[in-house]
Amino acid sequence: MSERKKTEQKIFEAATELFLEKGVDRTSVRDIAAKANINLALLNYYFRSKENLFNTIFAKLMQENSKKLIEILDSDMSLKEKIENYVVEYIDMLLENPLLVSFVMSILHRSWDEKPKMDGFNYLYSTEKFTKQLSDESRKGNIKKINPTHFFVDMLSLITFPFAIKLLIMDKAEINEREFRTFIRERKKRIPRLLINELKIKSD
Amino acid sequence: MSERKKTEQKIFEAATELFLEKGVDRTSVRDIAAKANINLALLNYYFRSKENLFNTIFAKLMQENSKKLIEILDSDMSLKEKIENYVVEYIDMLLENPLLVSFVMSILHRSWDEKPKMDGFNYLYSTEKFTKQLSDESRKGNIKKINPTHFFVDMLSLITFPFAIKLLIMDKAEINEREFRTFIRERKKRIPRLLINELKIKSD
DNA sequence: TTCTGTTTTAAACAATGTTTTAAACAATGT
DNA sequence: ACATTGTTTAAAACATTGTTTAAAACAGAA
Repeated sequence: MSERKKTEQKIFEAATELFLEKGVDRTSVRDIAAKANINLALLNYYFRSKENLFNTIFAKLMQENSKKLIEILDSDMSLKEKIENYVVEYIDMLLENPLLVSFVMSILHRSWDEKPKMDGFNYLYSTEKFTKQLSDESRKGNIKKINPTHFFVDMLSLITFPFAIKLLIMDKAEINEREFRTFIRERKKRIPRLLINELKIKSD
Repeated sequence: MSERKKTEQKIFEAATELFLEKGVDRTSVRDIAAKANINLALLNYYFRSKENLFNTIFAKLMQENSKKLIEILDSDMSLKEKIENYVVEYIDMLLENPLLVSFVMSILHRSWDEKPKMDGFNYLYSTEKFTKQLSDESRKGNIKKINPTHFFVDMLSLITFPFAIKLLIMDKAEINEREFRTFIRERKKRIPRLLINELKIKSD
């Protein structure tokens, strides 16, 4: 069963772990081969190059992890419900994959120009439907006049950034891994409250 | 005058630019030498190694850019004033040095273990005085009971994260460099309002 | 000038990273 | 059994990296 895992998969998994942990640039193909327990040349046999392997992994990671998030944004919930669900779902996803934020941001900084690769980022942002919903509610006067871009950037910042500075937080607040996870979980309630507060206050 | 800039400085400046732009790992010592228009060996003559050059640059960058911020946090202003000033000052600083966020975060992800180097990060976080002020005002009942860590993380997230995803924002919101800067400037008022709102609401 | 220490250069070095080649192997269908 | 397929191995070729060396050019002081 799991004894004889297909080599392609072994490479894929080993590379994913290493890329997330050490970053793409600090991971060598020899590292990957060693971790996957395969011959170096197999990497080129299955994936043409390190770069190509990385592209495959990146696309997969983005798609897998953002599926639920997109669904929420495109669902028929109310604005309030959407925000609450989105925050919780996003945080849960990152709690399972805490290195994702640093990884994505390093890629973002690294290779924006390469357009094809960047499709993966689509998953990370708002959807048309959600943006429209924001504008609509705003126009109807249910909530204060709001700039959807600002709002979504706020939300994204509050959710994801703490993962990027995890080590800094742990160091300064003098908390350990377990306490950090608690700290993050507290944000599931905090962030929606903050955001919805901002929406409620009419007039500017 | 500026014609014959000392080589040490030329190396320093070229390296700083490249490190910020391409990241430390993707910058080779030969790149630096080329950009600085100096011979390769001079790099090792003046700075002992690439690693050492990087440490020097990192320390300098942190110190320079966080001076004003620390001063604000440690001043005698009211909480509200501090928040307003801090946000504006931080954003102005990052507008002048937009690559700093990605840079710092990559370092944070890259080499946390190396304690000595990490002193630079002290500048990036809250100070004791500010944290105490938050707790005090909170205890006096002037503001709602607040968790200083959450509050500071919120503030940091809202200020800095947009710079890290600048390219994503520009792409999705279909704005150019100039409009991005405007977008960021709008946040100078938005972020303090959001934060102070959160403080005002008594009870939990 | 000659001497001294500093600055600059070009080349070499060692280590590591990536890709390619060609041969060995295993499983399968004919 | 043979030939064909896809897979794996070992070795080497190739490229790039950070670092070091050895010697020349230079500047200022004696």
